[in-house]
Amino acid sequence: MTRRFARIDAIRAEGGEPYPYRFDRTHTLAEIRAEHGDLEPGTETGTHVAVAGRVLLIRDGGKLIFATMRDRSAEIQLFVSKAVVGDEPFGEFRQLDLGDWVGVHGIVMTTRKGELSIKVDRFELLSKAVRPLPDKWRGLTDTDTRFRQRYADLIVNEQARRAFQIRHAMISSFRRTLDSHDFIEVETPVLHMEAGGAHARPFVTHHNTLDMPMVLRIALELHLKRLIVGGFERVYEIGRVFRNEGISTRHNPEFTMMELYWAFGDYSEVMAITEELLRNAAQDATGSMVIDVNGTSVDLATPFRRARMIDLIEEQIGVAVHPSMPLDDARLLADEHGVKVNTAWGTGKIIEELFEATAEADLVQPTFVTGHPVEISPLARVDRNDPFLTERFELFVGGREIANGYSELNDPREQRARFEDEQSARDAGDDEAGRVDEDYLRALEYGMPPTGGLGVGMDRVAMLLAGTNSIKEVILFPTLRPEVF
RNA sequence: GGGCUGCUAGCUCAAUGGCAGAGCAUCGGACUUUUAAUCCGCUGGUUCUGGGUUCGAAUCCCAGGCGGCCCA
Repeated sequence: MTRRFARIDAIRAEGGEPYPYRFDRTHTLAEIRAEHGDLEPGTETGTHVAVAGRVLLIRDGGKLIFATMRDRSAEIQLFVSKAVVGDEPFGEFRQLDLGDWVGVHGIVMTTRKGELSIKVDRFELLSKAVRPLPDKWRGLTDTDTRFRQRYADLIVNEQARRAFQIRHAMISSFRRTLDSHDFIEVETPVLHMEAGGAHARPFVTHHNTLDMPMVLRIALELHLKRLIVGGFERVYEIGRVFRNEGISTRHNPEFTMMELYWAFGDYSEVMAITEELLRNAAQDATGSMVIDVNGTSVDLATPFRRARMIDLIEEQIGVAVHPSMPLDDARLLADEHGVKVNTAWGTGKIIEELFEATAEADLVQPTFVTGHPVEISPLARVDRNDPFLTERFELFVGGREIANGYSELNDPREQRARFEDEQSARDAGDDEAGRVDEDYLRALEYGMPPTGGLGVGMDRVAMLLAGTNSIKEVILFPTLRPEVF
């Protein structure tokens, strides 16, 4: 770096500017490729262009230099001839370092070998890179460095750039699909008085002027359903939620949820739109509805399987389970299958744990798991055919939970009773359990129409479409321990 | 939280307990059609940190830091 700083001083001493204010380009590199991609080898066009990008490779041939430049759209080769640019500028080009940003003027041409190039007649340094790039061939593989220095990762790793393009295309696709169904997008508070809508520990913060504790939201649900009460009918939000839990390949403390609420429908409409959202997203982000999940081909165009949680467990363990069964029987089954039971758990919670232990990992092909026990679903409506179950589903793909939805509970008195059960669990020591949200109950008392709701873990979908097993690969700046400098 | 595992030059990686090395990058030189250009030459180290064992530690032991994988 010392040498490069010295180079900056030298440029300034000669009256140059290593960090100029702007550069006006005429084309992106992709535009040049689109317009001239089919030139015969050895062609020189009369097309004069101005392009800008980062220099990634330099092949110095004495009086002729080839350099590879990249902008956000594509890469192109620069053809820099001493005879064309002149002796002094040629010498300056030679002083460029890998990583420098340059703007060049020249004509579009192809070399004898047919490589599309810009024959440079003028160039200017746009920004001097003083820190060397990682290895030009092997790149940057150390995961710690890749996530801490995402900028360097994005410079050298095509796969990293691709993952975030897929993520962008997926989110954009979700918005298009929802727009086509006349949903409106809203933004609700991130700072909450109470953490509700999910079973999780919140981040706690403090508002100075009001001198009171606040929490970061753990879900979007309760505010969006207030809007259904308000008459919005179809509403969604794509937003960051925060859960004060462990960090793993599948969990980041802050992650992105999409939640939608659809009045006059129930969980069947919501399952249908879940399939549609995923199909469109796969098509828009990857160009195909067939995705690869750890070597297994998954065709999202095939209607997703639907199966009740209790039936999936029975398939695995050969014994029928139901939330109405005696608690001791449920505990015995849990013990047989290596599930450690907390004494505060009821049968419903044990069934969920049994499901996770025995059935979840096998759900590689898209599967809507339905009929969650009431105990673990405080905001979902009871199944119209079984009072112990709810009209709820979770979508699993590749053994991972992707989405969660249900027919929304809209009876204010039943909701109050469910909240009170949560509060009891909380008082009994479950610090992930919710509390009674009086304002939400007041909203329900004004009347919420029959409604279906959905929550999608957007990072999980991005992982699926990008073909990665770590959530850090689809979050630009994942949460890490502080670096020691 | 537990088990396993990794941390060596800017990057990617070597090195039976016995002189800390290679490739790329950097630096100097040659080259007007290269494609990770090629060729010649030179630099570059708190081996994550702190202890310990040893005549001698990148290597073995202990503690800590930061990752990864698996499990909870």
